[in-house]
Amino acid sequence: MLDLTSPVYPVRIVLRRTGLTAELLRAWERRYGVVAPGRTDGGQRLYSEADINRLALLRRATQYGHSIGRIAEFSDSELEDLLADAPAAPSSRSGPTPGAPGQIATNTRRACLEAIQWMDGGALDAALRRASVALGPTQFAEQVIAPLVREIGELWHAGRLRIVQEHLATSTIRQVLSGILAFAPAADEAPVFVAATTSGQRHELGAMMAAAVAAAQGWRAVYLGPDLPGEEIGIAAARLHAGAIGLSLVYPTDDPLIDRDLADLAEAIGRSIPVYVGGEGTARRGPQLGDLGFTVIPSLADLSDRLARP
Amino acid sequence: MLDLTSPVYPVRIVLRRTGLTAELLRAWERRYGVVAPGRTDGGQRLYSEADINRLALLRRATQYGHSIGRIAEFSDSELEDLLADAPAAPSSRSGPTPGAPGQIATNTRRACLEAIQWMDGGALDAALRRASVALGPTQFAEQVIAPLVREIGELWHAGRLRIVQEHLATSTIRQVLSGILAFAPAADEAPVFVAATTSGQRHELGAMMAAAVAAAQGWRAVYLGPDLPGEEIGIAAARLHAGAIGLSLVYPTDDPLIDRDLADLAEAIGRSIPVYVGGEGTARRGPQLGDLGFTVIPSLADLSDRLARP
DNA sequence: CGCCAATTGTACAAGTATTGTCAAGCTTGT
DNA sequence: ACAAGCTTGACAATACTTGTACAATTGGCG
Repeated sequence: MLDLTSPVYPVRIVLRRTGLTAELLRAWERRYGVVAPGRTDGGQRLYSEADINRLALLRRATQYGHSIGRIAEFSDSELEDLLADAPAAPSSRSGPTPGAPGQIATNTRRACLEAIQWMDGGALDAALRRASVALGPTQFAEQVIAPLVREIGELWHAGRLRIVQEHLATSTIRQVLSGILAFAPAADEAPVFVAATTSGQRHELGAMMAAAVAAAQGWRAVYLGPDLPGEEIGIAAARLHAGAIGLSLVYPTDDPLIDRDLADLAEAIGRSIPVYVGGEGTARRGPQLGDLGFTVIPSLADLSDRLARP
Repeated sequence: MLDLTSPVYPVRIVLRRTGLTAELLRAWERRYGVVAPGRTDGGQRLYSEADINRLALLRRATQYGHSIGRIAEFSDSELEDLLADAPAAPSSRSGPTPGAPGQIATNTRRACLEAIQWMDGGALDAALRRASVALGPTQFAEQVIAPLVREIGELWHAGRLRIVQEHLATSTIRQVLSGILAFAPAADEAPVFVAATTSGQRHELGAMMAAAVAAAQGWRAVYLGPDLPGEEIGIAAARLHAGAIGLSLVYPTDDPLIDRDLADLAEAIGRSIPVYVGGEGTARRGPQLGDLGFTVIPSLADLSDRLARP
């Protein structure tokens, strides 16, 4: 039985699941000792599940704007607190991944924000579609959509965006994600990934991104929609013989409906189907979700990686 | 443990979240001591959640017209009081025509209802797309989507459809309509058609159909999204130099917000832009809408016809 | 009304701190 | 053998800091 602290993952897995580069990961270890991986006899690093989780948290925090030097020594729960107030995702100075993709993502986000200012839905749509083709669904979701959604939220909170602008942006992003889902091949024998949002959760972009990532990994992604009771999600998953379920928790984070729904869902499927939960709303719910047998997804790259495995 | 007063945020995050510039923030600190951030070992500023909150309040207050020198020493609650006075930041029944098209529409609807029963999002999507190509956007919206939405509503009220099924259907239909909008040519010189839904109106399919119909007539259709205040719609229409506005009223039909929003919109645009209103919610509002200078659209075909004229 | 002075947002320069990335040379795993 | 990994020691790009300056408003005040 492998527990969360057994060192079993080689670097390349860590890189895929966290989105870090090899150089940066080693620099972090060397300079700040963010994790202390085990070693093979030959001296190569071996990471544990807990290490990966911590690194993903750190990366999200740095991409949000925290400086690595400051937060390197924070405990996992402190990092979660840090991310609980602050949404998930990049908007940092040098792009997430080096070179071209990061550049494309950064430029796209800038172009998108400009289009939103001008309420130019067409330009926004075009910019997003271009980027989605250039980057592929997973990178597109993680490096463009997620950060963009966060930036929009911040501008909106700062009072620098009108209601229409926010709505137009949301609608257009939803359109583009729909397009990606519709465009996905979907072989008949492919396992089914069911994505949805629980009661009261009206932010659907997270669930749609999860569906897009699943589709990119060859799953038949079915996006059920937002604001669904847990039991209903369970029924649909059972009827569709789903191989996995993706949920997104964003806001409100303290709604008691959430607990109810999660419990209902757990009961309806009885641990027979893996459930992945992502979004800012997961920050303070780690233990509860673990008890239900659900898996918390710290980043879309992590989800992508988990869905890629047999 | 992280609380509201632990200094953890570097400046860049503060700037993003407050909308201040670095120079201005430092000037405020230097000149008025609005906040007293902590420092890293290297001397860089570190702000707390409470600091950010206070700065955001100050910035909003200054934008509202208060001078920073006067309010710099106000407590947070005094600032909130100050801002309390300030304004807050921010279908159809025309049956299918006989003949081939009607046949296609009927068959499509039957296939769709079956796919919905089986929660087969893929089949539903495929059937709708096929029909949309075969019939063209206008006929598709009028003969397939509109009646289908009505039938779904009826089944749902009769308790013969699960919540998931209804949601899946709605999401999928929305996807297909998005696809049509995205696919539309949209010449740059084409007049702009703005579609939206007023406050409290969460059924967006009507507005999306209107946008699709407009796109089919060569307009540049911009779908703003659901649940928007009338004033915001007016602002967007003005900014986009819209040639026409389409609204959809479905449910709830007696919400007083509707009257308010319609009046706001009318005032914002001052009869300079024709406004078309459709949906079941228009049934009891004919006179009111007429007074405002709005046009009631009894069917999508009617809208299509009106948009074709000029 | 007209003028002076205070207020306030912005800009630039020069130096420090932080941090992502690279290169060279060597080792490990398959 | 060859791709992937390791370590050490840089380097360069940003980000941030302090201090000073400047132009545009604003607010008295005669």
